[in-house]
Amino acid sequence: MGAKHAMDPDLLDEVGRRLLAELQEDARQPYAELGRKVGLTAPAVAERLRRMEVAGLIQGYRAQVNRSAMGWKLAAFVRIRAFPGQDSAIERFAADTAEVLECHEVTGEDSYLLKIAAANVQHLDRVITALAPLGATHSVLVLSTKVEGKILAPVGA
Amino acid sequence: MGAKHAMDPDLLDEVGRRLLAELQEDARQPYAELGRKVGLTAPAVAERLRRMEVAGLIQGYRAQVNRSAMGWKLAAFVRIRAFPGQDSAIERFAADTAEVLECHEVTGEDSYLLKIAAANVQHLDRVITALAPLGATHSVLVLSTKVEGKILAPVGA
DNA sequence: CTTGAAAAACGTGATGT
DNA sequence: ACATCACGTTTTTCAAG
Repeated sequence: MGAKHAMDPDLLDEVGRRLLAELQEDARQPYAELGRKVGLTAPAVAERLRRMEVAGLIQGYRAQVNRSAMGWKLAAFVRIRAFPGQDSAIERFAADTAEVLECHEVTGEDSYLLKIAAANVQHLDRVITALAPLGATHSVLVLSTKVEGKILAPVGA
Repeated sequence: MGAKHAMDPDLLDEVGRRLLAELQEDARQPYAELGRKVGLTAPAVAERLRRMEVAGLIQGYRAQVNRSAMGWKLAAFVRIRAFPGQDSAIERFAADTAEVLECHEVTGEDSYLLKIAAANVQHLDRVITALAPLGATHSVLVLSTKVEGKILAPVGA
């Protein structure tokens, strides 16, 4: 429980932080180019990344896909106040439903906050309707996204 | 305006969809292995990916970094009802502040919904306090994240 | 548009500092 | 913990189907 991974602080020195920033911008750069940017050779970069992966600092390398181009034209946030005993049903729904992009348990009057994608308004309505039996929902549609996928810097950098 | 990219529908056939799914799970797989999974040779895979990139379907390849391991122990959602004339100030704040991970313009009484990361409660309080002059805020803390980074399937797949 | 083969570039392991 | 070198693999390019 708690601290799962050995937290080697040396991994987050100046070199480590610049590597993480570079990898968030482009995860497919050759090790040699990463090394050129941070002042290491390619094998040294590879070993640092390997250590960052086992430490759980790097969780994976993912392609970023354009939601709109794939047909998910709408995004929405739904907060839901679970009806008694429906919490686990909501979590299962979130895990099993392709339209649910994120599900967070939150403080306050609502139990969960869900980020949802849909092809159109009818589609979105279907998802929200499916949620209705599980709790009281409040939905807002995303009109435009101003910031998303920002590069994560180490705290206090 | 609107449709920026030539939307070649052939890119989202069965093979294209499986490639996108694979790349979302691991963006650093060799082309040959991707090809083995979808039934293409390595150069054919490379060519399809190149087309998907210029079509804007693939926006980039990003390392997924563990926020908690980097010191961002807390996450929160803040919805804010902008004071008159403060909308652009909020958007600038969101763009320039490292703690703001996402910023969406939304429907309803609130103007924006922000996803925020912080090292601790004091840190979070500083960010929310900085937002206070720009609008009326409602904040909820994330207690646990049940779903995040789900693989995006094509609509109706 | 896809395939197959060649050349160039890359990743990985061993060795030494 | 990093640099250097060597080897196997991968990416890339190009000619051809």
